[in-house]
Amino acid sequence: MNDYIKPTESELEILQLLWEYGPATVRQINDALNKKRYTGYTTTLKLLQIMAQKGIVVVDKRVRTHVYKAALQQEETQQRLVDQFLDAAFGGSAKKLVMQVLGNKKPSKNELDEIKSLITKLEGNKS
Amino acid sequence: MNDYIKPTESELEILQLLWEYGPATVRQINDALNKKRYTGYTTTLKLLQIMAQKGIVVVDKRVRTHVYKAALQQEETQQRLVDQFLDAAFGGSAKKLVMQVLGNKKPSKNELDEIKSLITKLEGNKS
DNA sequence: CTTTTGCTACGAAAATATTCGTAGTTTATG
DNA sequence: CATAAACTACGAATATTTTCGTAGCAAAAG
Repeated sequence: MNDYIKPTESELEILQLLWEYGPATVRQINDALNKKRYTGYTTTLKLLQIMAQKGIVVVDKRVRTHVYKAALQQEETQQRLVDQFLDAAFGGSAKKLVMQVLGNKKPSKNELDEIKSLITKLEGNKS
Repeated sequence: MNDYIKPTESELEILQLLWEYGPATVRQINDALNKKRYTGYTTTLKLLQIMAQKGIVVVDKRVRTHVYKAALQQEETQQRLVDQFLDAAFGGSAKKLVMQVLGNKKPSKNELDEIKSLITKLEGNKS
């Protein structure tokens, strides 16, 4: 029923910036992108225009220097992406993914504790 | 230095089948793919040929009906994919990814326990 | 032996995603 | 006012990925 929008990699890169820093102009986004690797200004502009058309971002045109902001919810979008990724790379096994990430990314003790207490809470609804 | 091979989505789909079921012929792979959605036989064949060229699979041509097998290690490949995905979708935060997955995929109690004990073990090396 | 079936090779079309140049405006600068 | 700087719009070139048709063999069936 719901036909989901799947951002491409480049689109996701921009989306993350918007989630993290809030609404921004093309210039700001392009500058941020350029910290990683060069991207032409008009390339970024075009991408944003396409994203606006797809409904991934909304654009405020009241001022000449347009301001773009994310139109997709961060959590919800990440959830969908994880689901897809889980299928694509781990055959759907959440456990494998989690253990792989924990084993290799070595989160801090605090983070591990947070995760552990989430698990305990989840188990509460099961025993 | 190491220039990694990044399988495309379709390639990954095939790779997973090979990891799960071991070496297989084009016919077998194509049949498996078709359980999800239709894919032409020659499409699958071509994909495998490309994958072989990229070094993602190796092909045994000694018999007329060629047999393909994964050339990439599952764990190692998944590790790289997770790293990339983490950056692309979660700004690199392993904790967020893990909590998101646990919260929404609801692993079984057994799985949760396994994860918890992994965490405990990891914390052992930190306190 | 002849026909049918199944398989590989491979070019190329189609679909998708990314990049960029150019034109036309508006705004700032001197 | 004239020129330069900063933007947007947008077509179109590139690059990448996916799909498929056709040709040519080999082997199985009749």
